[in-house]
Amino acid sequence: MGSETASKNADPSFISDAELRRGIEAMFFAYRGFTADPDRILRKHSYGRAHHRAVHFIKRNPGSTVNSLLDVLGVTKQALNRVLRTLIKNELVESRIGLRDKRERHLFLTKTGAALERELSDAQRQRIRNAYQQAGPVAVAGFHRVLDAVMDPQMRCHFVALKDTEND
Amino acid sequence: MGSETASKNADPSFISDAELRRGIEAMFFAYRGFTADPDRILRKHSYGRAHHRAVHFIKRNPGSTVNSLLDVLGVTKQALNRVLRTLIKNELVESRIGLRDKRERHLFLTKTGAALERELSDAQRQRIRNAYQQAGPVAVAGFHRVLDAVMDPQMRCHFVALKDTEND
DNA sequence: TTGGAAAGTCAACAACACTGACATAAAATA
DNA sequence: TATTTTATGTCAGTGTTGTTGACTTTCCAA
Repeated sequence: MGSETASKNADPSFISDAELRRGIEAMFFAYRGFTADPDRILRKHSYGRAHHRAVHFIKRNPGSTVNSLLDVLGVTKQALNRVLRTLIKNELVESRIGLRDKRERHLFLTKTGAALERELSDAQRQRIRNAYQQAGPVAVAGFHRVLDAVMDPQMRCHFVALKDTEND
Repeated sequence: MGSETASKNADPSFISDAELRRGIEAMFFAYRGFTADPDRILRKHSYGRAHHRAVHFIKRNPGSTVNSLLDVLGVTKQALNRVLRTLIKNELVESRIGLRDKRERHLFLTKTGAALERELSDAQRQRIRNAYQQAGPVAVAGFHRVLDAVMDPQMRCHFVALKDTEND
């Protein structure tokens, strides 16, 4: 790549705009692929991405309150409520009044809800699994390092709250 | 940490569901960060993400036709047309009738359009630049390997068609 | 000349986000 | 106890972005 000038190459931390643009477009196209399989499944069931996200995080953290879900998803309560109302009405999600604090509603997946979540995450995991296998473990580590740095710090706290009991 | 069984660890290509879920959530949170800065700028100008995408790809490929933009963006012509109409009306984009084929419209950014594009991409590049510097070049290479594998093949052709010679 | 591709337009609709206002119940606190 | 705050839910209105379907105009090419 002889397109870089000597002065630019002199700085080892220099990152060209072209490289950054490549990264930006990679994110754009990859995110489309990332959501493509779940989107297809959701259409079958007449749900949308918002339902997927709700179901995903309820599965990850069963019994979480509406407020904590709100924090993770980063939407307004009205937006989340519309989605939750449908999921509860269709008996995919169960809302239990808190024992300690009766204002809180604790959210759980029903059997049906868990089945949909599995269908969605199976498809999405399959794509990521293939990508990880193609790219290899070193690339996966790098992938995580970059995505971690791209996140907003507040999002990162939700993210690192993940169970790390797995080994990389 | 010890959560994997001996049989699982025996297969070097094994990837745990927990690790895949980590990747899925990393994509979700990172994409939110990725779009956060442009979204803020777009709000100031009363535009949306769709305008950003149109302006981005017109900047990347000046003179591209509506159809080629349609391919890259993966939306319907009606959805793109609504956005383009606004951009043309507000004189951010110029639509020139094709010389060879007069049905085609070739799209260019005006001075104002280029200014908005620069404002948007400067912000987005800054975030990616920071992330790249934090993560380091090896991580960046891995990041690209994984994103490449996550994309749909059709998207990948748009992506690899990038000019790597440019540096501004 | 006729078929079909490229582009644009109109209408209707849906998903998903937002704001603002308001209601209810329960916890926390003054 | 009285008041405030918190958690949740709901209603109404609005905006962006996407979709289908139907239709027109323009114009290249067989």
